[in-house]
Amino acid sequence: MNDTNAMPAIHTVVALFTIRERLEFLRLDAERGRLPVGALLPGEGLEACARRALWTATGIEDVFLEQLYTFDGEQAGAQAIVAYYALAPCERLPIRRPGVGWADPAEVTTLLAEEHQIIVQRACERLAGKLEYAPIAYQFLAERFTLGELQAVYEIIGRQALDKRNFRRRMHASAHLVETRDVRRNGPHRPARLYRLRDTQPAVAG
Amino acid sequence: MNDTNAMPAIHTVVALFTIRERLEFLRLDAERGRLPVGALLPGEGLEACARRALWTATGIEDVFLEQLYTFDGEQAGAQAIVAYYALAPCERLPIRRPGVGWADPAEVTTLLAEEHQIIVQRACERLAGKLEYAPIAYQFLAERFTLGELQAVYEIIGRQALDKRNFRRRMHASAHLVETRDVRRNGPHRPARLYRLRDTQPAVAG
DNA sequence: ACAAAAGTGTTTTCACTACACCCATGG
DNA sequence: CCATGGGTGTAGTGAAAACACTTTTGT
Repeated sequence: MNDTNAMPAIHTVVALFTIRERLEFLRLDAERGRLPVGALLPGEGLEACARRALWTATGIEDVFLEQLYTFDGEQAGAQAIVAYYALAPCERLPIRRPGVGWADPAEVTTLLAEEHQIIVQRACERLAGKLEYAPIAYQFLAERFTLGELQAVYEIIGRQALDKRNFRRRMHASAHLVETRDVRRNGPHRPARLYRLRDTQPAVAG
Repeated sequence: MNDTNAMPAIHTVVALFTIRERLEFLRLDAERGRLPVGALLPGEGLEACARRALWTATGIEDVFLEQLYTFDGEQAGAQAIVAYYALAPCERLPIRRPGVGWADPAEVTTLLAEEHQIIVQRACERLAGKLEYAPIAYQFLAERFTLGELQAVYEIIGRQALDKRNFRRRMHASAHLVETRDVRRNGPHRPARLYRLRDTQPAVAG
């Protein structure tokens, strides 16, 4: 795995995000802190490589995954680094491995190797931008969710508080929501109606 | 340049667009029709490789260039294909080479090898999308231009006619325009005021 | 009873649309 | 003088913003 013949490989890197109170990304403790990386195998697709990288590091499967950007690979000893971002609700992420944990994107400069900082930053920007026109917020929620939960996702990714009534009007108008018959009782307050995402294809890569 | 050791290389592909009456892309006659392709050299950056590919095929330099998407490279005999799109005003493109010409994006299916069709299509979509929030239209114009020319670019990329007065209001409000003192006399009608792009960085990759 | 989140309408504001005429020039 | 594209303002409409109270529950 070194100087056989110039730089041999393409790497994929994955920034996995979830929301637990705040937006967090998955970080490996190694060195200064790193994102999961995979080396492309012969015959392997890029996205498959990214999923494998994530699975190898964490055991996580079946997350929403989208290409972010492709970087020069010099400093990492590769020809190119294809970066992805992944989204998943925190309940689906049973991370109980040493050296794997969550971190705050605002602290990438102290928590992450330099080459990987830009990936987390750009992913956050992309997320905030896409929030407006693509149904990515639902990727952070379970199959059924309340409007309060959905609003929290929008507020956290968009980094600003939203008006509850305007938000609900907007969501109902968006035609992504399907109301279910059930409610969730969750504490000392009125139960919340549960919704699910209308089952058209949730997003298109690109 | 063949089977020494599995698939050795990363390729870059460039779809160069310009506007001459219509939106057109640069096409090489070879085979069914191809886009300029470059193989990444050791130590070379991806964007540099894309620029070199374009330069080698056409002699064109110094165009606006932005990454589009990275594809699996199997069918092209590469590990990955990093696609770029480039924009330039047609005056700056002195193409007088055999086997190099312009083509209509609407006819990619007949004019272009299958692997390259998707690149032109996605680039067109990205262009139409970015038009709304990024100052890419100016990349098709000379340094100084008229509002009529600018509107034509918007109409061609956005594929719809626009109201002249609303368009001008919108552009003036956008703060990208700087009015110059000069006008252009161009035919049997009133001369048109010339504008230039306000000199902040024109766009950010991503 | 009270604390805590769920749920609900109306008014205002602002950006976008539609729309028609005069201006300056070259031939 | 006429054909051609350059240039201008106003009224209407629809989407988003601002804003406060009642409902239902667990403790």
